[in-house]
Amino acid sequence: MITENSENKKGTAKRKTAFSSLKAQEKRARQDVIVDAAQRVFATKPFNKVSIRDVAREAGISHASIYRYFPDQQALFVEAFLRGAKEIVQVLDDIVRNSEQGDIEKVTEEFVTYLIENDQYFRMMTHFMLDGSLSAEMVEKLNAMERLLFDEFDKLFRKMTGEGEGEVRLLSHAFFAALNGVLITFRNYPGRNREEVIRHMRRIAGIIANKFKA
Amino acid sequence: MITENSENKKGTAKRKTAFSSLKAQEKRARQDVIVDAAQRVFATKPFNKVSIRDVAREAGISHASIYRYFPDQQALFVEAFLRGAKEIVQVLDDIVRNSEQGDIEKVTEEFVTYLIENDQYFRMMTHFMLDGSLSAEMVEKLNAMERLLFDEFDKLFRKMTGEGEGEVRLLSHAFFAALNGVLITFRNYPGRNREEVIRHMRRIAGIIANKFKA
DNA sequence: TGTACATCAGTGAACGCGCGTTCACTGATGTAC
DNA sequence: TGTACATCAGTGAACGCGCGTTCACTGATGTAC
Repeated sequence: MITENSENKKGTAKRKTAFSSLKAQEKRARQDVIVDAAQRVFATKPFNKVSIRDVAREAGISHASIYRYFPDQQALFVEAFLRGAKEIVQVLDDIVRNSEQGDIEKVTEEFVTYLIENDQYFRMMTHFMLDGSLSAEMVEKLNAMERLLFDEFDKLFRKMTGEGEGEVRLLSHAFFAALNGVLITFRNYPGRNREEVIRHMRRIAGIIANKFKA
Repeated sequence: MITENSENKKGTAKRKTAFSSLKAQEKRARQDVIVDAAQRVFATKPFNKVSIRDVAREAGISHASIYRYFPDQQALFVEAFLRGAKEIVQVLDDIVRNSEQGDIEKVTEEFVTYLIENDQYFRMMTHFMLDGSLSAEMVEKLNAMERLLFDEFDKLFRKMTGEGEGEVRLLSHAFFAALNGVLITFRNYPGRNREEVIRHMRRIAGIIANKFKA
């Protein structure tokens, strides 16, 4: 609904502004629909095999329509990645904040479970980590997200040890990298069904968490 | 050179056999040249962006010629991967065999250094680990190689602890996965040159190795 | 020895495909008067 | 109120590209006689 401004002198112009702002809002809402569709597609196939046509099909629109909302493919994919990244950081932040002091094994289990169950975010992250042909801008965005993740692990390790910051940072690097490795290494574990793979990943991650307790 | 068999009765036929065997040898040698070229290309760009035409250009032949030696692209790529995998396992075996008893930090440093300096092998491995659309046959080949790598880490941990096999195997899983994660996570570390990235990876891997000493 | 033939590595051109992106058009909605 | 016009989301068709793969041909080498 259009809410009119009572102080309005140039009524038409003001209404126009409210109107355009509503239209801009609708546009953003439609962008969201497209990014949502993209996330769903990313959950089903490797990042580099997802096409504009795939996303359009999932969103139920023509592939040409995507270009009404995003200038090119990279802009859409970066948007999807950033949204996923924000969610990962937010989830980890909640987990760490709610954790018992120093219960790294609990934090690890919850974080690993989240990344397994929200596979598309992890796929995106590893895709960007491995892609050597990223623009400097993308590398910086990726790194900014990593720094936020490291910050969360810093919080956890400080809760645990109270050690100096430098040492904690390196621990965060090592621990996050190790968890990453578990999720990548056992992803295609053959001869095991999904539940068994998940159980194995959790178990191995738990072993690593235990090592980092000392 | 053709070495004639003195017991030869049907001289022509025998010579023919020697001749075909030489030709088969040449064919294999040419296959090797192509796989070598492929390895070099894999060292320069992500696995999934390498084309038959890239390999042909690197080998100095027409892209159509590849098909005289390999039935299709997958056969060539799998061949390249298996060769790289064998080399990784062999190198790790040498390192573990020559290591002081239980010097996990030394083993880690040498192994990580090798994987950084022979980047293409690591790229191939992670590509196959992340690719969800592998044939069952390829998944099994990948897993067979992983098992050989785990075997090497088993040897190392047994040297260190003398513990029972089950426990050692899980340690191998955890440790290998963690090293993998380090190599992936810091690959595109921004604002740092190659030497700094390598130093950082070695340092983080060292921290993890240290955690696994206890 | 020379000559006709077989083999086969190597190739440039072409095929069919899926991709990212652009274009010209339609049709719905709102505006001006 | 009706009518001419503007805006713009949405679209199917098309473009140009690189890809894996195939095809028809060439030319070098060896064989048969």
